[in-house]
Amino acid sequence: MTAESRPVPTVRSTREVIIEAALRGFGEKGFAATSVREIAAAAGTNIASISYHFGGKEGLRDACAEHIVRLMGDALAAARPGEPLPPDPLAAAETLAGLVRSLVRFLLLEPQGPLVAGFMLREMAHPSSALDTIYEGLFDGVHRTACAVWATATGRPAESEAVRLAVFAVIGQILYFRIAAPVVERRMGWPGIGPAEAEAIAGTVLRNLTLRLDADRRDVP
Amino acid sequence: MTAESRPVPTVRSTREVIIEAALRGFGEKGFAATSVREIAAAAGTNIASISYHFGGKEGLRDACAEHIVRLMGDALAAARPGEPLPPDPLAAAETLAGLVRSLVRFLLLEPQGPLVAGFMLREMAHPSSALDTIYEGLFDGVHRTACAVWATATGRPAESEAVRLAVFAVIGQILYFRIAAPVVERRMGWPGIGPAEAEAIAGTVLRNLTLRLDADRRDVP
DNA sequence: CCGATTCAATCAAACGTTTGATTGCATCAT
DNA sequence: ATGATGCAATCAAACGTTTGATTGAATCGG
Repeated sequence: MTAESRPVPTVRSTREVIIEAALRGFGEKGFAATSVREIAAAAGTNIASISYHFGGKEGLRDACAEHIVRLMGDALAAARPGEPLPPDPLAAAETLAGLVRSLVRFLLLEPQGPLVAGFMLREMAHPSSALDTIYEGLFDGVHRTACAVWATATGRPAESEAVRLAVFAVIGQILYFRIAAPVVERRMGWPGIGPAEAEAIAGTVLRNLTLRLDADRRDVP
Repeated sequence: MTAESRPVPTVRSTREVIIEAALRGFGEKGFAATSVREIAAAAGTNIASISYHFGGKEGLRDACAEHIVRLMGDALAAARPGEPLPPDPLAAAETLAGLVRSLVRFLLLEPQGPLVAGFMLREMAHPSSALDTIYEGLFDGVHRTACAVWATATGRPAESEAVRLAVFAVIGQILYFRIAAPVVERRMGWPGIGPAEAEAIAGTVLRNLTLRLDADRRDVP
């Protein structure tokens, strides 16, 4: 037996395992509907571990928020524009399209996508301190960047009301397709959301985006 | 296993008061986070009334779903096209715009809007029998009608994948603006969502809709 | 050995539901 | 008319269960 070195990635700390189990519970069923006993059992540890590591159930929720910021930040990192921002409208439009594609891929195809979306939407509907973490650590930055790129793509002021709302509308479409997946699948006759279905959804969102960018660029500001 | 019968329509029945109190709780904080004691207290009645009238907490959730179907059905009734459907692309586009305006008004301006949106989104994220009620009693019909009108507006087949997804995308934008209101308000610097803010949101959604309809009509099918 | 973790056991509080009694009306037979 | 009967509705109280949190001992790794 060749002695392989300790598979570090496989050895996850109890902390990590608990966070992942918690995100699964919170994302699928919600914070109140998921008990610490469930989480501890799913993580293969004792319920006291949660108080020990996170100070309580609420602390665990905050840790989940930080975990989400890390997860989604990584998922979007490749698609986020570096400095300087894309110089011309065409490059800017393509950058935005890349962001949309990354977001669709993460939310609709990654196994953690629905959990992250569920957690975030529930936080938005009933904010706690975890929402601040997500907003300040992720959402605000992504939205501001997208607005700046949108400005290059259309020639409109990045922080204008119309641009900020237009970016929200794009994000909203994607998040909605994930959250409302049960209804979408039912109406579409889909057995679930796989690569083909995600492609179709991305197609609709991207078409809406492209049409809006072109029109905003053409019309008089 | 009891209480499928209707206990007589009085002027201000306890039943009604309980349903409204429950929708407030479920819509704001979620099903699990809202106790029957809270609901009973808010409705000014005894906790046993809930088991008596609805057979339990889950029965009350189903009753809330029926209530929502009624509420939203009424809100959309005026904007839904009669028979025959609008004959030409322009009239059809205007019908869709009217539906969007009605939905925005209801979800963003009516006091029950956020509650209904919260309830529906939570059901979509974690379906129960209440989702079936909403889907079959409201969503399916509205979506099919919108697809048919979209077909007239663009000349594309009503039940094609692209049309169905496009209609979902429009609905998604509106629902998202309501659900994510705390985040939207924060980023927009809004103190809340009143008529002026709703108008701005409707403007963005309607612009996306109009651009998509025009393009779909012009492009080769 | 010792600090860092994990554990079984336990706690008070809150949970949804059930119970038995009571009320206010109708609908009776007389 | 009247007292008796049935029924829908509401109530306070208690049910057994589950909740999040805490304790002190056991275990582990360096």
